[in-house]
Amino acid sequence: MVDLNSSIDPSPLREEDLRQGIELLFYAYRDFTGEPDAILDKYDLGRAHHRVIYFVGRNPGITVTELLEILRITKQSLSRVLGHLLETDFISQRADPADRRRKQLTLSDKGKALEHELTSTQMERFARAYREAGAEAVEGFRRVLIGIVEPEDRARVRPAAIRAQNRR
Amino acid sequence: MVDLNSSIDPSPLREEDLRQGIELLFYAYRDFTGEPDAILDKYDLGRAHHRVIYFVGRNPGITVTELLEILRITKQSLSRVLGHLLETDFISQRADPADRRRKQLTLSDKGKALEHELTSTQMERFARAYREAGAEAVEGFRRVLIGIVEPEDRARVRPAAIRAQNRR
DNA sequence: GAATTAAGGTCAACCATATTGACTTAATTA
DNA sequence: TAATTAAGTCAATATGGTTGACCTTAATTC
Repeated sequence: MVDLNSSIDPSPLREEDLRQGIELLFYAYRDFTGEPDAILDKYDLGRAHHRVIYFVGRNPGITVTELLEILRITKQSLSRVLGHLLETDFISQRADPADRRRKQLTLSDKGKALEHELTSTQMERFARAYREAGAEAVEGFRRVLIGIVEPEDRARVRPAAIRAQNRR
Repeated sequence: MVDLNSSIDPSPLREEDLRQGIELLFYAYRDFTGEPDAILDKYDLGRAHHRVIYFVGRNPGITVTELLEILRITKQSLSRVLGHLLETDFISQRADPADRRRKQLTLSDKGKALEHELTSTQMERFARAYREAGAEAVEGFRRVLIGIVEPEDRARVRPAAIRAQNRR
């Protein structure tokens, strides 16, 4: 248990600062999902589709099980969303030659185009924020948010070079 | 439009770094809501109730309209959640004496206790992350996330002292 | 080779949280 | 007094999640 109200602590983690973090995360997430949501409407897709498209695009050949671990939802819930993306040819699947039970998911060209349309709004938002805050602030942002993520998932969010080492 | 692929730019905002930001926000938000969700289950409440309890606790006397602006949901959607919290005495309301159309919302003692139970798990998560990352990193975290939030809502997330000035 | 395990899929029922749209009431403001 | 504002309500609908039961196919283990 952390002492949240000490007025003696020389370098106190004040409750106010902690609540500010909570609120920043709430507002940032709210606004960061707003623009993609509007685009998704045009395609009759929802935020859940965006998440699938994003992580398949980011991890070409990812399997259903791996996707479920990232999204932390049930297979049945993923099934409707992924099924629709397969039917509408945003995503393609093929059996893993090394283990034919596994299906490797990839974005089609159509899927890549949508992924780019969706993600570029979010990347532009981050680009502005990074530019205005400066490189040092970006490093701090990373350090704090990595600390918020559960330790066992921290490796997922490392830069691509490091991620490749940890892969399978 | 930001140039995301320049290999000439001397200080490039690489796509990889921007995607890392996107993913950090996704994973951090996912994990940051996990613990409260488990507690809420015990009370037969959901994440929507948590948000209402949090922001009423944080802004005692807040009105329905102000709450809607923060949450960015519709009145009808708030109604069920808030109605239930009023029925079960987590939240109390009283008419604003200066404008009796407005209803000022506050947490009951029961509501305060639940707010604390829920929020303390999130504050502990932030306290650990802040402590491990260091004060400078925390400042960077703040600067970047404030830049992600829509400009018109940035004032909402300033420390209490500044917030009080901007109030009404 | 048979049994077990793993990956994926499916059906069904259900629930939480959100939406749009139309309408009402009460109180304040012009 | 008329218009506006704050809040509430009814109804229909959509989305994205859940639990639980069950099936097929392929790989692994005994």
